[in-house]
Amino acid sequence: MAQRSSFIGIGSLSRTTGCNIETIRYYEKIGLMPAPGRSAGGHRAYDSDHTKRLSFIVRSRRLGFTTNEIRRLLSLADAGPAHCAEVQAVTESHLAEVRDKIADLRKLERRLAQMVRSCGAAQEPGCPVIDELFTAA
Amino acid sequence: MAQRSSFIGIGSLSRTTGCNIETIRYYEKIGLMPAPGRSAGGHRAYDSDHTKRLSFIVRSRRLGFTTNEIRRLLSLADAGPAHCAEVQAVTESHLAEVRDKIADLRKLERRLAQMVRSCGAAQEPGCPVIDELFTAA
DNA sequence: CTACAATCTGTAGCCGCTACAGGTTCAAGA
DNA sequence: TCTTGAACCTGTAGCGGCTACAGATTGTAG
Repeated sequence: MAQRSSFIGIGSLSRTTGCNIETIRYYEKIGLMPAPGRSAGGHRAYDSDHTKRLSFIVRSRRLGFTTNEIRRLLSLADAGPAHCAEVQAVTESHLAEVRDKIADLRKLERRLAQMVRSCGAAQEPGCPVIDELFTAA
Repeated sequence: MAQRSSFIGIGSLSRTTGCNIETIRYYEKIGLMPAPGRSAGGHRAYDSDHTKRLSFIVRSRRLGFTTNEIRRLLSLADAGPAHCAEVQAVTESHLAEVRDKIADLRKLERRLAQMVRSCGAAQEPGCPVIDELFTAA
């Protein structure tokens, strides 16, 4: 016979996935997680599919996918293995965004490092950082 | 004598600083910009000090400073040139944050690039990206 | 049966804006 | 002087991705 009860509460799910409770409920509210069954008293009762899905979501978030991208990935996953190319496309476009962000941040890094250096080299009246922010482009 | 009217409206200020109107009002609300004088009918009237200050804010935002950091920078600037060391500290700490963010994103980049590559090399049943998201850490 | 942990719903807040709606004022041309 | 239309006003709500309550109810071990 099937195990007596393979259902777990939200606290358990939170512990096994590393996703906190409020966030789990939030994912349900925005439709990323399916609404689970309920106990007699109304507590959420999750099964192993929920655990699997939430782990997927958590890992995807750690990779920086937005909830919409995850929605798309999940629907492709649900649709079967025939959609690998589309999954690849989503992943590549996310990778491109990450690379853009890195490029932007590197520009900032260079400019900030330059400003800090100008501070060290300052001897004259004003603060070179403040001056630059007030006047430069 | 002083110029007849060196005051400008919010639209003008928006154009000269590249900061949009709603954002200017928002900066006023959160106390980043001082409340300007008003025309008889209640329209905001800015002078060159406002322009200077808003330009400072805009440039700082482009460098990724948070509004709180900018608040700090502005108060140091207002306090005179004696606080250069503190300005440098704020800038360095922001630079450190930027570098952390870059490091995080580079990790993501590597992992995503690896996933995309695994896609190209796949021949077997499942989608390697989906599989990894479902099972790996 | 009691006590206390776990969970429930709902709402508000974070950041940095942006986007309205529905009103008033300003400035240039006729 | 009057009229139009652009500019401006206040106030509120929304974005994403959560987090943090308050105040009530349920589940469970001793």
